[in-house]
Amino acid sequence: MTDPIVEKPYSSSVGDYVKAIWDLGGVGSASTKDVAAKLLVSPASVTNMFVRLQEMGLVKYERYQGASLTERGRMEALRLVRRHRLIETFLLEHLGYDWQDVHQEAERLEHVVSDEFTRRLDEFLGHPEHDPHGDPIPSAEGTLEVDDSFPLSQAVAGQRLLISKVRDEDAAMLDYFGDRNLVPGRRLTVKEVRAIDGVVIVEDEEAEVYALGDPLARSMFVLLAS
Amino acid sequence: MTDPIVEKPYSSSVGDYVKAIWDLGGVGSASTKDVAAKLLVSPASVTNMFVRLQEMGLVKYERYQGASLTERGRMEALRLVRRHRLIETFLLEHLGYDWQDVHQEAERLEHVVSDEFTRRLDEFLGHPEHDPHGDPIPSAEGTLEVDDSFPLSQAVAGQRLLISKVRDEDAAMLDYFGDRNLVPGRRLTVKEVRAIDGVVIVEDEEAEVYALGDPLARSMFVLLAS
DNA sequence: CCGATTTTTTAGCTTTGTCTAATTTGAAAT
DNA sequence: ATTTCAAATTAGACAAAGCTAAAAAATCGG
Repeated sequence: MTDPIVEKPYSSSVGDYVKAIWDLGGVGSASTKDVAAKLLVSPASVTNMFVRLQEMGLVKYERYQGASLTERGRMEALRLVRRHRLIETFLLEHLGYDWQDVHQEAERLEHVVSDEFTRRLDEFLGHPEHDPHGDPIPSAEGTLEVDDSFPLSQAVAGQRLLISKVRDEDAAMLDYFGDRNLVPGRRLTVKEVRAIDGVVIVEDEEAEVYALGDPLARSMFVLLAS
Repeated sequence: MTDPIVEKPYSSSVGDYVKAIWDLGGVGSASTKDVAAKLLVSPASVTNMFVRLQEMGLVKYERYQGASLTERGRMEALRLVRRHRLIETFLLEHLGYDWQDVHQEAERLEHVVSDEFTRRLDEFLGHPEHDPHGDPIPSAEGTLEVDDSFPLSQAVAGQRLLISKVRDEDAAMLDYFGDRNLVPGRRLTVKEVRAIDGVVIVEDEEAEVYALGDPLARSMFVLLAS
């Protein structure tokens, strides 16, 4: 009888790196610098962790070439993203959290909840497919809806759009959108995209008009409405 | 303008020690050995941590004399206990967890949830005063209901009792009680307390009779019913 | 193609929290 | 008053994760 091998969970640091690489890398690989900036650690720490993540089989890493997720790494990232988005949904819909506080709390919780907890929370929430920011929630099996939304900053005057999601990292922006009910699911019409300063002028379903500066327009993602 | 001092939260290890000392120590102090046994670490690690906890102002410690909580330590312990019991309540009442799985999950979550989360969860649950095991939930201010319950093993034949709580550490026992609906709030009558083997025979509200061996009788706490 | 700049890595150190092995202390029993 | 034994402490090591400073590699502009 060999020892029962208890699958030791990854530390929250490891999880943070994997998620950052997933976020940045997409298909390709993430650079030391970008990961360092995202996690607010020194580049040296990132190099150090890249080596260890490779030993764990979570990334493929070559000196000076950045790191890209292996299949196992990708699954781990999606597991965390799934937890994160389910937790955010719970905090917003059931605990009455403000948009701005949700991300931070979920960021800590996602590292300690079990798969069992995640499964039950998913059920409690009624198997949502998107979180309140509009981001798709990966399935337990690690599949993720394809997403052909684009930032509002790339829209063209005259287009009719559906808000698909809003970036969830800047609290002030989330607040701005939330206060004006510019949330996923709402429809917009593009009145003007001003090349000179990047301001996008849109009209909502109640004929309310908003002029969104470039930073805001980059934070809102939209789909073409038929 | 001095740096804004961000109150750094205690690590989960520190929290575990403080809670263990609270659990064991009661009023007095907890020994190195007992804390080591409870946390499944070596006695050397405990000595080491006792010194550090003292430097943090959480315990009073003297060589060979064990550690006792300071006022700050006691508050920290109660903060964790409050979180733990609220989380257990949520897991059982809303996520459909089994009695046996609840403790472990809460043990991990209690270290990462914020005060904000705790406040909102308390509200979501309707400000419960006891968790589903019957243990009182400390207030946000750190006050804890006095408790004059005693283990069923100390009952006397003929007494009419109210189940007050059941120890939440042994999953099999929790299961046994749960399956038979021997849960906090139910009433029992003591038919017999057998000195020879410590078996306690009780009858419940439906006239169902149970013979509980000493280990079970020590795990169930009761109050005298008027 | 070459120097300047940016990015990455290396080297070495720090803190937390753990361990084992060896030693010391306190307490209990003769 | 010793002896003995359990409990506690010390000493020294290790892994995880971070840091700074210095060196090396890659990239970019002319």
